[in-house]
Amino acid sequence: MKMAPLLQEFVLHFGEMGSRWGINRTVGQIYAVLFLSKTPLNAEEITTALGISRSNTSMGLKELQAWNLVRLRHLPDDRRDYFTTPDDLWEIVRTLVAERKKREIDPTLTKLRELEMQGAQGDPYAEARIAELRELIEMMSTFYEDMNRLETERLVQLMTLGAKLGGLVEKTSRLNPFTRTKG
Amino acid sequence: MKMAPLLQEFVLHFGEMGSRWGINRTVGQIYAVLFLSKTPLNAEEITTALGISRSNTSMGLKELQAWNLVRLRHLPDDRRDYFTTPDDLWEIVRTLVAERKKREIDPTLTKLRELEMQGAQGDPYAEARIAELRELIEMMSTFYEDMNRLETERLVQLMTLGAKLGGLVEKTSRLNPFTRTKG
DNA sequence: CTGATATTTCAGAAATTTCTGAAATTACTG
DNA sequence: CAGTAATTTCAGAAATTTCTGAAATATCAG
Repeated sequence: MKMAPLLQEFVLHFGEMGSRWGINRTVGQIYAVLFLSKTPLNAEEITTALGISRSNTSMGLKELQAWNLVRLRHLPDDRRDYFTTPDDLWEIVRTLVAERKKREIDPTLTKLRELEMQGAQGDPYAEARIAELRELIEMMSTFYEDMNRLETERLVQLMTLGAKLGGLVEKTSRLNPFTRTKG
Repeated sequence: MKMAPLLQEFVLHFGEMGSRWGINRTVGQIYAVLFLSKTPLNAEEITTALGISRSNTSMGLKELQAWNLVRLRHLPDDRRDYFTTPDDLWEIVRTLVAERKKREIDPTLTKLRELEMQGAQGDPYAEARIAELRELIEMMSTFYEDMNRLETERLVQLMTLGAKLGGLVEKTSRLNPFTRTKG
C-alpha cells in the first residue's frame, strides 16, 4: 500500500472496523481510500493503492454500490469507471442509516408481523413479547422516517438542541392536547 | 430444536439475522430463546432447545454477557446459572445502542483524533475530510449522550412527536438567542 | 477431603467467508 | 467485423470464524 503514513493508518483502521460495520476488510479499505481522495479513482488505482487483486476490487466496488455508498462517474475521453464518495457527510450518514435499517430492521419487522398473523400457539408470554417488540420497532421506524424527511439543516439544529429537547417535550405535551403520551 | 413452530421460526430468524447484527447465528438464537421465555433458563435447557453443544452454549452466553444483553440469575436450591433478558424492551434498546456505539463508533473517534494530532502530511483534502468526519461523529455522540440521559417516558414522547419536531426547532431557534445553528 | 455437578477452556474439525487468477463478458474503436 | 481495453464472473485456494468433544477448572455437599 503506497500512501502517506497518515492516510494509510486511516485506511487500515477502516479495514479493521469493516467487520463490525457489516462489510469486510477490503470493502472498508476501498471506501476509506475513496473517502480521502479529492479526485475520483478507478478500479486500477484502488487495486494498486491497496495491493489487492483486481477482481477483489471489482467485487468490493460492487458491494459498495449495493450499499449506495459510492458514486460512479465518468471522465471525458476515458472509458474506465471512476468512483467517489459524496462530498456531503450528512448524505453519507443518511445512506448508512437507511441501508442498515433496510438490512437489519426491516426483515425482522416483516417477520414479526408474519408471526403475529399466525396467531397464538399456546404461549401467551412469547406472543406478547413478539407483539411488544413489533410495536417498538414500528415506533422507531416511524420516527426514523419523520427525521429522514427533515432537511439536514433542521436535523442539525435538533441535534444541537440535544438535552434541551427533554424540556421542550414536556412543555409541548402540556400545551398541545393532541400530543399522545405512552401508558 | 423442540419448540412450538411459531417460536422456532422466531428463533431461526434471529439466528439468520445474527451476522447482520454483529453476533453469530448461535448467539442470536440463544438470545431469541431467552427473549421468548417467561422463566429464566439454564445452559442445559438452552443447549437442548437449540440442539447445539454445551460448550457452544457456554461461549454464546459469555458473549451475550459481554454485550450486557442477558442477566444472570440464581434460583433457590439450584446452583446452576439461569439467564434472562430484561422485561423492559427499552432497556434492551438502550443497551444495544450503547454497546454498538462502544464497538462501532468510539474506536473510530479515538483514531480520528489521533490522526488529527499527527497533523498535516501533505494532503490538505484528506486532512479536512478527517476533521470533518471527526466533528460529525462528535456531534452525534453528544446528541446520543443527551438522549440517553432522558427517562424513557420523555424519549417516547419525543419520538411520538416525530415530524412535529421539525417545526418546534424552527420556533425555538427564533425564540432562543442562545441556540446555536450550523454554518 | 471425596465425590458429584456445573461451567469454562481450548485444540482441532467443520463451516463459512474472503480472495485470487484465469476465463468470460461487455463495450468501445477503427 | 476484428481488436483492444475494462470489467465481471467464478471455481478453487486461503483465511477466518464457529463449533465440538474432551479435558481442566470451579463449586458445592456431605
